[in-house]
Amino acid sequence: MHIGREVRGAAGRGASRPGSQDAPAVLEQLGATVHIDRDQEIHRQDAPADYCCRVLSGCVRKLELMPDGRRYVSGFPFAGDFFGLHDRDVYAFTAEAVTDVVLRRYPRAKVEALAAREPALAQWLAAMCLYDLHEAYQRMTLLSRSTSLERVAAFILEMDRRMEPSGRSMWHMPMSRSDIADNLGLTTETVSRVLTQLQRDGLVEVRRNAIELHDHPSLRALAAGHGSNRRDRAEVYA
Amino acid sequence: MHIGREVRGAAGRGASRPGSQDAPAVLEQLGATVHIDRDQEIHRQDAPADYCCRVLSGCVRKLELMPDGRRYVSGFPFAGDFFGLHDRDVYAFTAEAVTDVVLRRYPRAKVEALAAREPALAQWLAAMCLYDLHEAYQRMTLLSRSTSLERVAAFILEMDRRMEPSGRSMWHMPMSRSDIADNLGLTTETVSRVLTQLQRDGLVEVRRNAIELHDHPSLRALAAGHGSNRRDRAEVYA
DNA sequence: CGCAGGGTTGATAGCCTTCAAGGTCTGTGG
DNA sequence: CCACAGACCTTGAAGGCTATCAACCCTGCG
Repeated sequence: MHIGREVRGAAGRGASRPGSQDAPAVLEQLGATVHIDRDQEIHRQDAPADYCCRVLSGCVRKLELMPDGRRYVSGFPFAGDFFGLHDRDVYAFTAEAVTDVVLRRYPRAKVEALAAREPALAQWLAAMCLYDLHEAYQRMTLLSRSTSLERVAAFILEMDRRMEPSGRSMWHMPMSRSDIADNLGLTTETVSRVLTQLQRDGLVEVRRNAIELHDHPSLRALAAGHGSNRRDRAEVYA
Repeated sequence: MHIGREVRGAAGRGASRPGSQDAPAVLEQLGATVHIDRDQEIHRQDAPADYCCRVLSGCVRKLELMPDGRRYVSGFPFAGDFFGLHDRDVYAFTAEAVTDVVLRRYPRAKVEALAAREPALAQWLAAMCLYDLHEAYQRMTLLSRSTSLERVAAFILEMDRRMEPSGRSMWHMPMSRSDIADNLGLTTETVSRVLTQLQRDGLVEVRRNAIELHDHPSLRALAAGHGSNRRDRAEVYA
């Protein structure tokens, strides 16, 4: 299934430009447009998985909770991104609006029924799924074997890729430090320290809710796992 | 897509009994049976992704390498498990035989072409993909937020579920400590220490390449994230 | 102006890694 | 059959990266 690339837009792996990846027309027939206010829940983990969704504008966070409150944020769907496909009858994760969000909501049962008759839709859904799977594998490697510096660098680059459509070098970062931390398996304090460090080293310029990249090559080297010997890492805590 | 459960066998989420989840007949037409010796490579990360595979017997490890040698093992396909579906033209991971392996190999291009014409096959593939995705999300939560004790307990329970078909309480664990460590984002030493600890506490009995579960409830509590306050964890290193 | 929530910075602690050594099992060859 | 080599596993000691605890700052808003 190499359809992922074409479906997700021309820029390759991370692209998710609004409009560049419309759902198939047959799917659109089933959709309803919904507005969600900032910080409101879209659906809850373990509730009946009645809908899947596509983001039209805004930013969503997908999160899983452990019984004692530990949190993991498995992703931030932006405009154009699809989420809510499951192999069970309940949602595997909670979805919440990070910003005010407009999304297109599709009844799952109808989508499945339609996909059984429409190969084009089935392929589109498979492409979405394979794309998510690929991202998941990358994230697992990052979570299991990367340092805080590498994680934050990878996060910044991923966001930068997805923000490209805006064309702005400094872009708005809607999620909080704690959302970022829960996405990277770190704490807010560590994320904050690493961002400060990256700024001190001239790789980025950080504002409360915005960031500008000044040194893509160094960031890429960090994210790829080069250039992160112990000396580098120690400096974060100097 | 709630087809995952039915396809993967009656025992629910982790079941992967040989024979209980045969591929659709249309897919089987494309298959060729291949034997791989222990520790041999099946396919390499970044090589052209020409085949996808289903394991008939034995155990495979899927692994990703970072440039400096850090390793992540993203899973252990057993008999009945399918792997090698990708959204790109190159393999995202290397696959190696943990034991002697017999597998059924399907040319990817032909599988894709066939899936476009055969909704049943497309659905089966989608179910595989969604199942993997669900496992991936669970693993990400584990990798980002669990202690070593919780990780090892979760690993043991997962293996136990997948070994159930054998009906034996003590079962063979084909992969090395280092494979386990690389799957859980730990080191071999930590895995070893935790296994010793679990044995001291009477939850399991550990042998070099086998394990027996003595206290499922406690293991489940650990894996779920209960009962792992700091005092418990500290004992591992006492 | 004051308050509340999020962000930053500092000090300390701890879980796991790293480095190191010893133990055990398996397979192979005499 | 037994001995040996090598890999794998276990155990110990010390160190480091990140978490935790705590205080302060900043910003937006009523």
